Amino acid sequence: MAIQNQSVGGRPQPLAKQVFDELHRQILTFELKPFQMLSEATVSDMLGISRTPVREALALLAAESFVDVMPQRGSRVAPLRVANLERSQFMREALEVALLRRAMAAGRHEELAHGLRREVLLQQTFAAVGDKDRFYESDEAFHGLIADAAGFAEILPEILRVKDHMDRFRHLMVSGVDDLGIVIREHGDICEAVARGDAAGAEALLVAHLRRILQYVDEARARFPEYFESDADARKAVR
Amino acid sequence: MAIQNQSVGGRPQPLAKQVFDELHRQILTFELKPFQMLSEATVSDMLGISRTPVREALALLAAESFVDVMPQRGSRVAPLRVANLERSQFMREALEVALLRRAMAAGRHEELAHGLRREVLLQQTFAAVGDKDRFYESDEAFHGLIADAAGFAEILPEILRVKDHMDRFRHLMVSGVDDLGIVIREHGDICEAVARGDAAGAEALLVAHLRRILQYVDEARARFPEYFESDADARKAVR
DNA sequence: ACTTGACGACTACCATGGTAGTGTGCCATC
DNA sequence: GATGGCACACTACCATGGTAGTCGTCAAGT
Repeated sequence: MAIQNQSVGGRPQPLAKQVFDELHRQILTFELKPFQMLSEATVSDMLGISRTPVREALALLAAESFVDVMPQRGSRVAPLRVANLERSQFMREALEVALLRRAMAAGRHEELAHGLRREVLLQQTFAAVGDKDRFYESDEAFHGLIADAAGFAEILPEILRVKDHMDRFRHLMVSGVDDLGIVIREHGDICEAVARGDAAGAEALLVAHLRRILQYVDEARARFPEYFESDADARKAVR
Repeated sequence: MAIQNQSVGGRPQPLAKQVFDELHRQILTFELKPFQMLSEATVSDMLGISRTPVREALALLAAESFVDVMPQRGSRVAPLRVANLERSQFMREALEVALLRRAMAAGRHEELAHGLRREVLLQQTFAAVGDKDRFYESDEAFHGLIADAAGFAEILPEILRVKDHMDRFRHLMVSGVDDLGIVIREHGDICEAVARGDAAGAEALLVAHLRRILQYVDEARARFPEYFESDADARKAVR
């Protein structure tokens, strides 16, 4: 896993942060599967480091509900919880809609539309060559442009944090949720509404765009029931 | 400080959580002042425990921007940052407005208005007898009722978390921000708008209510400049 | 057959020692 | 008197040992 001696900007990253980032990534991509045990000892053995930074990373992951820490019983990758997804979706929608309104009220919609269109063009290219990673980067940039236009770029990290639970869910459904053609069309429609200064229309399109993921919940539960929390699990997880 | 052997529901609380809660409380109430050093060693000595749970608590506080951890240099109570306050305010407003819209769209505004009125009556009583703690409890309940009516009670903890930075700021200005008469009147106005089904009006009143705190930023900076971050501090805090 | 309870193998939790990195003040040098 | 370098104090960071709590197993007892 190569956890040792990673550095950023010449300065070595603390191990705890490296472990957090790596576990976070693996949980979101299902390299670590829901319910998989993550005891301090096993993780620290895997990574070849001591238990202390692992423990710290697990505590931080637990604070974001990606890990369940069960005192004296063990820690595990948190199962998917529909409630988490709905909360994440609601918060993201509320925040992004508020940003869009503010951006439109600021009255620079041509400028915003210009930037958005540029990003959509990039997305078409990335989709054409099948570069999903860059596509998602551009997707985040698309939404980030709205935050910029609203004059609230500082909020972007918070939105990304909120978005994590949705991203994790998205990784389950490699097709469907990720139909790049649909995403591009939705982005394009939002662009047009923004360009013609149609605040209400843009907002409605954005909401529809963000809510689309919820349509896949039932299918995901049917295809991967073992990844979702059951009532029995909920009982066992209480402290 | 009495950190040992606290328990909840018969089960002893982990020390790390006790430390987190206690430091969190003291930071929000300014018992711990901005820029005050909080090295692992000094805190653990104060509390009579070892450094490990203290370290864990500091890491969690740092994740919420209440503590600045400066590698190899020390940790300190984070100064007040206007950017934090504005972000907190923006997020809270976006979330609560979205909840109110949803609640009003659900079409049970009489029921909601009834609950809100009841809470306002309690607030008048608590204000009359000067019980600020219960007043703030009721204030949180007031906003919680809106979340309930929107069918999204699960979001309440997130809102409270977001609210923390505003609460900390509020503790600076014991009068003014906390003019209970004004708060009660604003709550009452919101009630009335909700009662007559005036969604737009209620929303505008709610926004005004939530934004009022921003009016005190300049005054706070003038009265307590030593609590706010200066440019020099920002430079020193980078990692 | 079913319950009970002791034992052992785990666990998270906490204490403590050691290490490398950073800032500060003293002191020699200019 | 100003300045550069060096030792020291202090820090966050990590490793490791010990402890109490929880679960599963299996034998003894009913």
